[in-house]
Amino acid sequence: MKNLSVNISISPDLYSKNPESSDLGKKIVCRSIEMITDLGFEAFTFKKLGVSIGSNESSIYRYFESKHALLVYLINWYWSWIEYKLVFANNNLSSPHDRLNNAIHLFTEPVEKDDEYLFINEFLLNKIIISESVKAYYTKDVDTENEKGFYKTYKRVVQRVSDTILEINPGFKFPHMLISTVIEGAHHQRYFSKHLPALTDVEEGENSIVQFYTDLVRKSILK
Amino acid sequence: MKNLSVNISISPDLYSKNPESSDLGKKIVCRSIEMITDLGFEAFTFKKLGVSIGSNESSIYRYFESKHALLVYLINWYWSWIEYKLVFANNNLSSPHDRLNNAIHLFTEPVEKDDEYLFINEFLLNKIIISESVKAYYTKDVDTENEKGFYKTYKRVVQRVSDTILEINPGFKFPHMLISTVIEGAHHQRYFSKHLPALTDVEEGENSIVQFYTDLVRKSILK
DNA sequence: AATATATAATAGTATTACTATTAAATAAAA
DNA sequence: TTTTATTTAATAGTAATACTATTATATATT
Repeated sequence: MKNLSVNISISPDLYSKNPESSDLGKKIVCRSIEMITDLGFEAFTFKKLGVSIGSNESSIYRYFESKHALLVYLINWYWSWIEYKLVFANNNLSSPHDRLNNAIHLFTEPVEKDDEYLFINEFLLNKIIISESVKAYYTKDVDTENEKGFYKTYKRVVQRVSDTILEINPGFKFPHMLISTVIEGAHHQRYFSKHLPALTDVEEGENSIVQFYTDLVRKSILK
Repeated sequence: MKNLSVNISISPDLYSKNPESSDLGKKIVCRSIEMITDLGFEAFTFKKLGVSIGSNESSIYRYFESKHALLVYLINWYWSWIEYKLVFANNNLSSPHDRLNNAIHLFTEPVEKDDEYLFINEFLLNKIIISESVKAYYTKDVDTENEKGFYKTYKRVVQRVSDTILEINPGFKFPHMLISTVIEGAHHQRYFSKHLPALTDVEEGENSIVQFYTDLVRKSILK
């Protein structure tokens, strides 16, 4: 399962120059993932990234117009990857219960280290999604950016799973709300378990987050 | 119900000089709430605040060591206020179901404009909680700040309601997780309904957020 | 070989968050 | 009242940040 990057295609609206089109571009994406996990998004700068990859700050601006744009790119890459895994896992599954279950697991389970893609470390990327992704859409520019399609991959994933919920219970009134609650909630709980344990009930190594949200969804959509 | 500020007391760890101790301090808090709602937390600066209240940037640093510290102060004020309302509403209510229901309403209902406190606009403060509060604890310094008690008011409110859940179902394993999911979730859904409607099912003016989370909690804690 | 184009580096700018130092106002003590 | 102490505020900075205009270099095309 190596170099399947052909499956992940990112809309040209999300970069100035396609980072997959050059070695430098790939280095930018690859190293930025490592640096954002290490430093946090606030302390991460294009200057530091440039030094680290032996390139210049301004060269990075050829690929992304701002560090915010780079974060948005990473988030869309992540959701494309999740969508791919979701479609793959649910291929030929007729039972909507099974398909929903796969989705919940994908949203709530920790991401394992692997080398599916050459220049993207999904394990670290998942950490970024957990700790930094809210910063991408809690901005004053959210409306214009939403119009430009900055959040469409995430929205598409939510839509897919909402459809599955409606297959199970066509009368359920809040499928999108339930799914976005689960996704955002699972990220929060992972973060809380590490940094603000008083806000959660997770013990190290347990899979209570998966258990909690699986249960929550099952009970919520009961007719 | 005017000037009950005697009920809201903020830990001295959360400011350098108590803003309630002087006119300038009150102006700082009052105006910062207005400016953060208008500009967003990123574009808000002490410089701009200074100009707006006819004072100097450096004078504001006497009260708060950074704009981050000011945000943390506001968040703690908000949760003290919520806690006060919670205790007040649940006074002499013996039924844990009723008490839980009051809490869920307090967490999910929109905050109305009123003049309960002289220099704090709770309506705007609630907007800040919805749009900016995640920025306070998604920081690299979260662990040291947590030790300093920066998030204790929020944690105390979650603890209170978790206790109520355990009164209803002592075997329920995830009370903190459920409550923090509801609180964070409700904030997300309010924000989504305005800016990213594809992630929710809320129609303008409806109270579906209250309905959704009330239902969610009820079904979740069933024995 | 000449021209065009893609790519990267230099050297900047305005702004930001924050601070060290000085000045002025106020209160307390002699 | 005068002196001393203390609280409060303003001046004038700093280092760092996010970003850009311009120039240089490499590569490809004619």
